[in-house]
Amino acid sequence: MAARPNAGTKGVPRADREREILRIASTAFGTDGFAATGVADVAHAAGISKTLVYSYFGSKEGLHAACLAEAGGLLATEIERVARDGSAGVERGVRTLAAMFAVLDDRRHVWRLLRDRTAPQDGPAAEVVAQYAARIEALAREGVLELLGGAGITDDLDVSAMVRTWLGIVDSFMDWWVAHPDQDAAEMTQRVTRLIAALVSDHTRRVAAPTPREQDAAP
Amino acid sequence: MAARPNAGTKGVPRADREREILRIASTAFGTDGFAATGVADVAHAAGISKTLVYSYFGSKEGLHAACLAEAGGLLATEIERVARDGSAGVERGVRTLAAMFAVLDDRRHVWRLLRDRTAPQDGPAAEVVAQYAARIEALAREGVLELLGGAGITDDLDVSAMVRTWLGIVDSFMDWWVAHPDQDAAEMTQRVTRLIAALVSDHTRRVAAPTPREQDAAP
DNA sequence: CTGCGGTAACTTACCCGACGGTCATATCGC
DNA sequence: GCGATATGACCGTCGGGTAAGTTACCGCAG
Repeated sequence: MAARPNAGTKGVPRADREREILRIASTAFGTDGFAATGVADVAHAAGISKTLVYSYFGSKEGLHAACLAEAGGLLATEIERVARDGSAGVERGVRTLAAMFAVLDDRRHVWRLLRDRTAPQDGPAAEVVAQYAARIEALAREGVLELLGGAGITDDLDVSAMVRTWLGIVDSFMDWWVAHPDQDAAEMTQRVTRLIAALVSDHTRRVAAPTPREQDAAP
Repeated sequence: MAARPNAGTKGVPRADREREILRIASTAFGTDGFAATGVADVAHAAGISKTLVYSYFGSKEGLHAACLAEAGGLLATEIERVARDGSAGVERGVRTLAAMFAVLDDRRHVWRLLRDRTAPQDGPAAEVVAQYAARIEALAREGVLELLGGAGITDDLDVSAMVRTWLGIVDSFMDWWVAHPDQDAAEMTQRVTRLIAALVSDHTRRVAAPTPREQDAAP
């Protein structure tokens, strides 16, 4: 459709076209994962030839790195902003989620870009993502330390497990949001606030250690 | 080593060999994901040829389906057992986690088998996994309904988001466990109990809705 | 016991489609 | 005409899947 063969689409400035490719590639990488996304697919979706993508970004990894740099900068900046506003504990978590919903309302797939297990574990792109992931995780750790410190927990392993869990909670809400496109950022914020409040004040029972009998299960 | 060329390893009964292949394949699928796992890799790890794997399981999907059937049966059975013991709310969640730690102590990768996004979304194997995933999710929903019901929340979307979140929490603990092989099931159970107790009784502040200013962020 | 054919287990060597990546060529603005 | 921009056609590799051949075991006739 767009792009009759060799029409010479020079009218479109290169920078704009790069941004569009980046947007499409981010969506694809974030939706299907790095491994399952083909450069040809991205090019086709952008109405452009595969070769042109390579001339812009050098390689599949280069394209991926560009997407990650954009996504990582966006998210890390925003999370750092919330970190400075002085909230703490569970409230800080909710505020962080709210900020991310606001920023990602029209690019919900972006969160998954930084947490894609199919992405290569080394190479230049991996270093980019590792850097941003480290920043984000450091902020998460900060929040978790406050939260657990209030409960008298300072053990390193406890903290690292809780950080992992917090990131998993964010993952889950993002996944749910992607699966419910009609929900806007404000609705999500309210929902998350409501749910976390309900979780924090469990009305059912006290938490008790499970019976030791739980250990000898397994048929 | 084993298997000098065409040594005729008939001494090993077929059923045992199938079980061994299944064990190795489960580890591989659970660790690297369906897409990133090659049949040749599995065969090599089992000390046999790729063709033999095909003669046993028909296809890569067939092998995958066999792994999933085993894993799904194990997990669904165990979760259902806990569901019948009468606990509720957060306590039921902790008990479920404890049971899963006990069952999966020496096969920690198995949980990820059922939650692999790189697995094909249709085909016979997908139906197997969908069935078990549905059973597990139904039980999770049951628990979430109790928990949220106690807080006066019955909205369907709230429930579905909370189910997703709970599964994400399980994912996170399992991931952390895989990354910390020295931790045994009993230690994990204690840790999870401690962490969830800390989360549920937040000592820092009340949860409050974030300021509306949070909405107009994004540089 | 020995030789022999049948069969099940197993492997080597190959096919083929998909995908990352490259090159010669064609078009457009100036 | 020239340089920048863009492309269709092509290559190498990798991985799922298959065909044909090889080995080992078993029952049995002599």
